Amino acid sequence: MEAPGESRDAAASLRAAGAGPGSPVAVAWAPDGVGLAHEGTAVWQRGDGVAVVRRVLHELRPRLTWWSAADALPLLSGGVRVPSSWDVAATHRLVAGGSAGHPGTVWAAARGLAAGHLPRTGQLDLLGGLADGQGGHGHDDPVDAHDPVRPDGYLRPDWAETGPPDAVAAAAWARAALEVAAAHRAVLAALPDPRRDPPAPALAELTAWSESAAEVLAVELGETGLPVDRATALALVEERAGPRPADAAEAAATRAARDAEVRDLVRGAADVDLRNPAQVRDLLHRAGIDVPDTRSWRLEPFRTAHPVVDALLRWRKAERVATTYGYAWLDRHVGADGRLRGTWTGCDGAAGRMTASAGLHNLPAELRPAVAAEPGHVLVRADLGQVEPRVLAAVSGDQDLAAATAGPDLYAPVAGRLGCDRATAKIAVLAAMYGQTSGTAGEALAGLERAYPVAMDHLRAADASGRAGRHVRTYGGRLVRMWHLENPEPAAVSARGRFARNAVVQGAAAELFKMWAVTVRAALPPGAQVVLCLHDELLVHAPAAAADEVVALLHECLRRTAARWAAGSGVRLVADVSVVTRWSDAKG
DNA sequence: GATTTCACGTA
DNA sequence: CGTACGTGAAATCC
Repeated sequence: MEAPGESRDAAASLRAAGAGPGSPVAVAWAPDGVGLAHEGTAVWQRGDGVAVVRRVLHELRPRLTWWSAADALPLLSGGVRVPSSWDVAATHRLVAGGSAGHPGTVWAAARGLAAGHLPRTGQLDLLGGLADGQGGHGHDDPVDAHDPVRPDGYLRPDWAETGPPDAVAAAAWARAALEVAAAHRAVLAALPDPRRDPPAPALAELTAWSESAAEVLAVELGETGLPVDRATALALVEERAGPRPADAAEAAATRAARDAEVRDLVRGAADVDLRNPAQVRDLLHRAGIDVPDTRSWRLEPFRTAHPVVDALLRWRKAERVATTYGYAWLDRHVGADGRLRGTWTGCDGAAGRMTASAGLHNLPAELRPAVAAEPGHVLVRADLGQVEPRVLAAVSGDQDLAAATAGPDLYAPVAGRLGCDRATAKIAVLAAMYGQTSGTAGEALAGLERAYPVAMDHLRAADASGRAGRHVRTYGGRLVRMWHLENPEPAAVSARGRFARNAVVQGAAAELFKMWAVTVRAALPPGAQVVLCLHDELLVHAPAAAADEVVALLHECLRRTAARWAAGSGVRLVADVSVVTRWSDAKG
């Protein structure tokens, strides 16, 4: 491997090395410049790294590779249109499962090195030497100050922690990312394509591209934020939690008044701490209500038994807003520009859904009127209709279930086939996908087995795999790991079965959704941005004049995504799209 | 001070 | 009709 070379024109150097349209070029940033790599060639250039990459993109039209989508941030901030990219961390999560993404972990996994021996920062001197020239403590292997790999094969932890120290190191760092990407491609290429009629590229590779783009979208969502009408938000909070307290004493008084509405309904309950479940249970007991715990679904049937139950449940709702979604929450997460910002991940540790902090994914419906388009703009809200049963039809290859996706409502034809009503059919399908433990879907469930044996076998196979502790792979190739059970009690074994059964459906649905979302993102007109991803729902903030265009785009992007993702399955995927001013205006 | 339990919001 | 996630408060464990 050649040492990285300095370049005055990185684009020309990369072109000389064979880079061109669509070819992989890795990027790594350093404080003093940028490193770039194509195949075995690594170059570095000092100065404005963003300008260098902008020029490389313009002249070569390559596909970028990076250790993680955090490397997209300088480009996004610099207003550079980020093209399709390959995210080494995201692809690691796809091929290996889990939520890891640190370069050291990813490198070790790709090289087959034991994760238990991963070096940490500060240990480098024990294993061969330091970059600053302090000795090797008797070891024979000299450590190249610009080699990202240590003599023992692991990646140097100091660079992984803080990034390469300079542009020379960044070039080698970029080349190392390319090496991992090549290893991942080989793993993905060996996975079978589950589609009946697979067009190129193979589904697992397509998924890797999509997941990579989803990571960029996650970074972008964290920057963009969700538009919030602060006045409405404050009004909604005030209705539920009272006026904003001026000081701690006032806050305590408001709280005490709220507590009193519940305590006053039961004799001798003046000192009960309503935030303490054990004390609440005692209070209910004094009111003649005996419950094993105080969860709201358990208390619901007792709403009419004693007024304290209704008061308590209403208190809980108000308390939720006051503590979790109150003034402190608005102060912490809504910026001066009226954008609610949280931290996004492109995939969680389990089946691969996106996650978001700052309450973005669990905002109570009653606060949704506060999510509003800015002046001159609209919110285009779109969600995938009945996505999980449609996904089940696609991933299992069940032609009869696929036939049921032809219309807008999948459950009607299923009910016809089963000879039951629609509501029963819906419960049966959901019970099959999620592995019911209670309730009475019995007869309809047996009907499903007869009518759609291919889909039901697919679910049963996943369930059996989970019970046995064998990992499963989703349709797009994501490894979903099963955990070891010290003492495999039946309850734990069947919980693992339900987890696996759910993961193959939920995980595939997440892959489909992300592919749709990133296709939409790449096609949006100027001024329009994706502002929220919610598992099967997309929210786009767009100039009012572009509303119709965005609506058409959401449908068209789903058509294009389905043509690749569900090629040959005969499954129809549908989106419900509406143009609104406030999120709450859309039907849910 | 860190971890666990309970509770509850979203899909 | 089950899974997943993030959150806050109180209890629990050092």
